[in-house]
Amino acid sequence: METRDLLIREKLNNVYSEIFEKELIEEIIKVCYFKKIKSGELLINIGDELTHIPLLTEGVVKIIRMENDGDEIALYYLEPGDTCAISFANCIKKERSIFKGIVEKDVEALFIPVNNIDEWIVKYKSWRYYIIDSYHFRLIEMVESIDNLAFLQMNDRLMKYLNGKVKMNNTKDLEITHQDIARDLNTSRVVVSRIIKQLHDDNKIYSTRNKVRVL
DNA sequence: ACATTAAGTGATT
DNA sequence: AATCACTTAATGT
Repeated sequence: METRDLLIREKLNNVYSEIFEKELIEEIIKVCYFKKIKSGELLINIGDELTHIPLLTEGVVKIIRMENDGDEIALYYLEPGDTCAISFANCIKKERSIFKGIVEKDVEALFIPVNNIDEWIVKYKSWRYYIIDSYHFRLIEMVESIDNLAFLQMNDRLMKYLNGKVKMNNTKDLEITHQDIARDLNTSRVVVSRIIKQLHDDNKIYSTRNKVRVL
């Protein structure tokens, strides 16, 4: 059990030592469980009941909103230091998730049981602020998404999407298909292909099968 | 060599 | 910007 504590303590200190007070960190170590999740796996699906909340220490999760008939759109991404803020309300009110979360880059996370989430909001200032900040940040990202959706043309949306990927992956070489992009932006593959070709010709990107390099 | 999957294209709405 | 109906190119087995 010692090694478990050490591992979790290290993971926490890497990302959360500045955010949480000491006593809270100790409590987290006591109640959380640590889990790795591989890229491509589902972290949470629409309709799932939430029993735990993940604090990411590694990797990226893509949060998607989905319509029944398969229509979907990528809303935002969770990175180390982030948590799925929206799930707090669900958690506390024992409702089901309205989003889908897919692991984009291998994830390591500490899972906190629902009960503690509630309790700590009263008990720890740092936790309270963390939750509020999370909400705030997600709201901003959501508004950004809406802005993009409402005001930008497809080619600008696509370019923003690619730039976002570059930032997250720390590389300008992306491994992605036109179909994948189309799915995230909720458009058709043909439209993406045409825009990609145009961006390629304008020397904004360099693209080959399964690959896009942002220039 | 053949099948599968990704990407390109013209015409139409 | 979306959809259809192809064609062409890249790839896996």
